[in-house]
Amino acid sequence: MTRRRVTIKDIAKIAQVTPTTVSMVLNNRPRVSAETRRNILRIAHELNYQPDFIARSLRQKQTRTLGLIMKNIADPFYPELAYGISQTATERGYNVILCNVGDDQLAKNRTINLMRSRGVDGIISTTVLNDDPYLEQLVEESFPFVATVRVVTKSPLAEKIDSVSVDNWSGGYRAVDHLYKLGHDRIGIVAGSLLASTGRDRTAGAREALLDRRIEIDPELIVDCQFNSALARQAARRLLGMSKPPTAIFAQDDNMALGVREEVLKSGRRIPEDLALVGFDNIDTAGLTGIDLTTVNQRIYEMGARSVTVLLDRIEKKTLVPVQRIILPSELVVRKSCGHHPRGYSRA
Amino acid sequence: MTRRRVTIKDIAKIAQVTPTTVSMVLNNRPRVSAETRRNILRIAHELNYQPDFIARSLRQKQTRTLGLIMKNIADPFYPELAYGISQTATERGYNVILCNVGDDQLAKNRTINLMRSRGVDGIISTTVLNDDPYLEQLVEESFPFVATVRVVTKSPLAEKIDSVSVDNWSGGYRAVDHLYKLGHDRIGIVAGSLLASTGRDRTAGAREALLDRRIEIDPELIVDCQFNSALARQAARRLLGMSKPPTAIFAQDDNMALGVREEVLKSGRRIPEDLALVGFDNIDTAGLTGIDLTTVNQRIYEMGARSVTVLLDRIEKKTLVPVQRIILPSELVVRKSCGHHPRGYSRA
DNA sequence: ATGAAAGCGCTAACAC
DNA sequence: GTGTTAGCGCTTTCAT
Repeated sequence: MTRRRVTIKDIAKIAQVTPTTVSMVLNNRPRVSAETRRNILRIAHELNYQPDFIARSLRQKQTRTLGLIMKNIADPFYPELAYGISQTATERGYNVILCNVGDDQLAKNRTINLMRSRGVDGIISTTVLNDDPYLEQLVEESFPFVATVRVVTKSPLAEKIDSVSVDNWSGGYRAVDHLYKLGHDRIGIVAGSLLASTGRDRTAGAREALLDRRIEIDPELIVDCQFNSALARQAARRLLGMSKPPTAIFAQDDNMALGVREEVLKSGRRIPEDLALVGFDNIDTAGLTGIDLTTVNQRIYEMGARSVTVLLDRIEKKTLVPVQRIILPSELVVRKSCGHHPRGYSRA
Repeated sequence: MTRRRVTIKDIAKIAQVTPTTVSMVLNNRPRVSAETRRNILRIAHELNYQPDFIARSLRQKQTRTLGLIMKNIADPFYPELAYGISQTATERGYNVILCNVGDDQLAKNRTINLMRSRGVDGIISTTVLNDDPYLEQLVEESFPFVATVRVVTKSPLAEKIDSVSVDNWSGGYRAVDHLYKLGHDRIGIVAGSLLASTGRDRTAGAREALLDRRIEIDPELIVDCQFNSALARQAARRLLGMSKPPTAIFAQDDNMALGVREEVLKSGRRIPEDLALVGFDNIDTAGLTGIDLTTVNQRIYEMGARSVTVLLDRIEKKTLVPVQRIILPSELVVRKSCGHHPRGYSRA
């Protein structure tokens, strides 16, 4: 019934050679006679031999497996990222172990350890925070690790950790500047967590835009709420309930923007006539007719793909390659959720 | 620099015992004196010992890893499923290797083999087709495997393969019956692949509803197009261009429905006034204001979670447990995309 | 061009 | 209670 799988020993016996020779053939090593090689290959094929990666891994100290740590694959930003990562890894002969850790800091630490116990060759994480305790050790051991989406911004660690992210600062700037040019002076910001580099940078960019335009920054208008739709809706309710509510809102990701949108519509306001809305990410839903969300585009698949190539550079070339900190461009995608001025922008 | 990781040998040496004893302690085996135990635990902790899963796996012939094969994690139906699977697996102490295989039959076969080579304890696949060549062997070797979403329907294999799916037939029936009751007689069906059990069952249910209502089935109105948004849009164009176009369309998943929706709106028609639309899945986007897609709900997270428990039953109890073929209920979620009759349904 | 021997880190069967 | 021995399947010197 549960017949033992065929091993190189079995092949060796039949081919009348040693396991060593079989191993060499199966690994395309030279210095084996063409005939022996052909013979062994034939037998392996006949027996439907499948190599045992576990045994090989134990010996070689590498598993051709990558760990992927993310907040929540069900959050609409991440599937495309995971797809880019998974596809690129597959192309390069690696597999991916997926773990969701939510916002649980302990789970994050545990997962890092677990993955290392499992011998992953490297880790990609989208949940890095500046003060994450495991980072120091990872760097010290020069364990292959890339921070993507969220990155480390604090020296001296920042300079030592490979990363791939988008230009969040410019994205935030563009989003708010767009609103300004359309005539808005009271702009609400539904901000992602300030603990995350994404939230910090998008907010910083947004503030700078305000500053450049000499618009006073009303702290009441900036509400921190993690990258979370439910909290975003709560924030929207608060903003809409103000005595002098904003005429425009920048929500720092599309998922939050969609939550804000629901609250705005529920309050009887129209978008964009009564309130302009900008998001961030450009997930597919943003482009649907009737949603038409103006947003900041990220090349999500590419971010995933690049994360893998950066990680594999590190894994395969080790310390020979300098730290890579890739920042992909962000760009504003104008749809209808902010309205538009008949003669283009109302302000230059 | 690249300091060797600490092993049970290191601990054994310091504790003046053998690796065996250390192993027993670390695995909470009895028959070790309390003192030795405490001592070993202390040392392990001090050295920050991390077990090597690879070595353990080689020995025990189990990896506590599950393989997950899906079409495409970026397709909006799958993230929630993957989430349910990943979370449940984690809770039970398993990790998940994720692979996307698209519609590439060869990739599917290769992935199965690869995962088995990697020693996964079991596999969950959402891409099973009746004639998949690997199924026979999996069953014969009683390798733990569960088909989810799409299942095997052909005897005698069907009875031998664990599966978790939704009641697609009833879902299809309900979708079309709903349209009938609202007064529609010409109902277009944008069908998922007939190779997949989902597509077959949803179509069969839909046809039965038509039959029950004595509505003639116009084959022109049923167009097969895989579960794919681009093809769905193409199908929609075809249906809308007919000399006698349908007044309602049942698209067999929400992603397709959203594609159809775009085409319908682009053609200048309104939903639901000019054309009623029903989807399937109830992904988050379907519920957004302005989309308001009437659809058939699936408990996606639960489907993922159940897939794992079924698989683990098989892995941990082997042949002692009978084949489980779980079918979760589907239910119609009525929103606005089909309109409604002022006095409820116009037909009973 | 092939083989012998050792060992990756861990666990399991069996002694004592 | 603890140790001895063996071995999972593979790769890697080092011989020959």
